[in-house]
Amino acid sequence: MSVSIYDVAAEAGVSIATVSRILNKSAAVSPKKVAAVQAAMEKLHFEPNQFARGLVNKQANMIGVYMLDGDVSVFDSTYSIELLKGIQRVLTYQDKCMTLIVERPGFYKRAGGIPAYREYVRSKRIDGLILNGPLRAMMPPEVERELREMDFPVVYIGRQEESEFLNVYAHYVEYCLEILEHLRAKGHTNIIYYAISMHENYIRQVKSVTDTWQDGSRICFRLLHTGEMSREQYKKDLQKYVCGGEITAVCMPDYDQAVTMLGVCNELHIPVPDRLSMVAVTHRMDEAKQTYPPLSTLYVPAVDMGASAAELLLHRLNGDDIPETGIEYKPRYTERESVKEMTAPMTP
Amino acid sequence: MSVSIYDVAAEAGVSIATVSRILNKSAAVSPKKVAAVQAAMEKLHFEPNQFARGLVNKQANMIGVYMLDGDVSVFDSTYSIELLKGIQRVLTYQDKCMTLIVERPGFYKRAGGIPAYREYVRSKRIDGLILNGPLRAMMPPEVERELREMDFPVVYIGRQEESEFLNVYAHYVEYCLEILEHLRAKGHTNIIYYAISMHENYIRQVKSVTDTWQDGSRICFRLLHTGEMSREQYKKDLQKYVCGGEITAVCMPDYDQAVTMLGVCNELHIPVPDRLSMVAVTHRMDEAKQTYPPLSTLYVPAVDMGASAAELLLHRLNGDDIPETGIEYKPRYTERESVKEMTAPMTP
DNA sequence: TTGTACGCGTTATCAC
DNA sequence: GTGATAACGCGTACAA
Repeated sequence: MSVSIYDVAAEAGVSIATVSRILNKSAAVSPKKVAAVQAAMEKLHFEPNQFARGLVNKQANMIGVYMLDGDVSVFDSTYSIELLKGIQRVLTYQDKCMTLIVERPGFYKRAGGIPAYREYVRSKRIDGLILNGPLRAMMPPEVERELREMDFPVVYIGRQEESEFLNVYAHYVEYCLEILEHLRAKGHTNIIYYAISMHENYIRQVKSVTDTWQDGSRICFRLLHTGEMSREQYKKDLQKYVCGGEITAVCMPDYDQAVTMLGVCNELHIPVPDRLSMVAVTHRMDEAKQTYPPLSTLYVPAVDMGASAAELLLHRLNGDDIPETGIEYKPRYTERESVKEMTAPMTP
Repeated sequence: MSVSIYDVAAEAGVSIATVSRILNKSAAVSPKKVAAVQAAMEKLHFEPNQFARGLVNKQANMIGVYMLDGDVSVFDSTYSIELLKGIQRVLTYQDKCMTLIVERPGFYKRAGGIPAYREYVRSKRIDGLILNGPLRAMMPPEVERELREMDFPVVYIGRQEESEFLNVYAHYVEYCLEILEHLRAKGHTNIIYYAISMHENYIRQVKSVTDTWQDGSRICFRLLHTGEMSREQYKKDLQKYVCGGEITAVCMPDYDQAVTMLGVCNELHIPVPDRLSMVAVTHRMDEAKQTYPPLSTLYVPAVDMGASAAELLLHRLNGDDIPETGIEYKPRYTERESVKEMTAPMTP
């Protein structure tokens, strides 16, 4: 049924040690035997059994990627998807493969706070782990201790707060402020800033900074709870605040939401950018060029972050020197036509 | 270092056989020993080694999902992403996990046409396989023969043509025609139909049907090659055909492209649907409600297709009876505001 | 250069 | 109900 190293050895008329040596190039073997063994391997469709190999080598050639299915599915967020794309790209070029470990919502209640990846780690199914999400929620202290004791390779994607794993991150708070300052520089002082509810904590930090601004700016932060029909919310907000004459600019948390907002503007005959300027966060390079008008964006290079995370992990696995334990990515602001310079103060 | 069944047995003062029995509930064990062993397992953080287990059981609890990175990345296509979402959802609820096997473009030249999943199959890394993409390109005859000889569980997502794997599919050709017939019923006879280049073969089949229509319909099929700036193409097409007065309706291959097209319409002051009706294929439930105007869509339930594929595979693995070897999904057409009934023939 | 024999951590089949 | 012990397929020290 299943073909083993014994079958190959028998077919080629050598011992299993010789076959193994050829397989792993672990020692010199006479050319004739090499040829014979390779022929036998071809003929029998031999491929070393990964279980037997793993049992000896203690490595799975597999890395785990752990994410949370929260109010949004992992596959509903362009950020997560771009991360996965980057990770996948790097791993495909090495001969590692990746298993996606997705935690269902509310796991901390169900499983006593034990994240699903722990089983993978303990049972040696993965050699390393990439985490994305709220670190403290994803890793209770006891699990963290266990990982440290084993010296298990972990890369965390996100801002590292208490722990000291390898990590890759972009300063969310900083780039929120960057957007707002760009708008301020263009004379926009009344702004609505939409954010997804997951970022509530960050938004609080942003607000604590903008509250200190003394130029009369009024930034209205609005949290988007998924599942709600955001279009309806936008419509109400625009009717109230923009048609009311105060707001001159709006920030959207991603490309899809920006598109929706553009649609609402269109519906309400609010010209962009003449009556309302718009900026969006985006995770896919250049997608913002597809809209009309093309969107000014803050591009967060999630693909690159994912790729970096995977590279960092692979270096760690190879035992390479790792000069930097954390890599910061700076989002890039690109000015396009959706933002207008305010020359004179708006009068309703 | 690593804790094995021997350690647990020693700690609990029993033999490894007893530990194994408790682990797998494979025989009755006295309650006292059960308690002692469970305590020992807790204390030592024991988790059975998957390699040793797999070596004996010959199963990996892992299923492979194979896709092609063509001109578009797997993660750039909402169709693929929704498939993955569905597969993931099902597998997460069982205790199977999934590894994503992505083939880089041009593999058939590089590797002599041997798809990457073959190694996973031969080395017993996966118990089953889900395939999505052009079947003949993804599976040369020799590989197919090998899979059949092993009786390896495979589910193919897509229209099955020559082979007889389990499969899940939606008739692409049929639903193209469905869209066109909906438009025809509303009096649209001059239509541009955009499709992604991957679907070229299907489009040919669609065309061979529409060519037989005797009502003077003129359907212009345009292939979208990714990497091109589709927005520019749309702009030219609209200026030429719509402003020229012939075309009254347009079909878009997905939500993103529809959004782009809506932007172009907006830019060129072509009102939708008054001057141009629009229909889009979509893979995410309800996303088309977010645009303005809300899009009439043909919803292809890719999540459900992915979920079905995973379920089919799990049934196959469990040895359940499988009544139907193929499951057809029917896309659902939803009329929204982006299509207008043509009352009188357009006069330029 | 080559082959033998043992260990890796399980499960399963025996005797007891 | 329980405990030895033989597979499972591979890598490798050691002997030849």
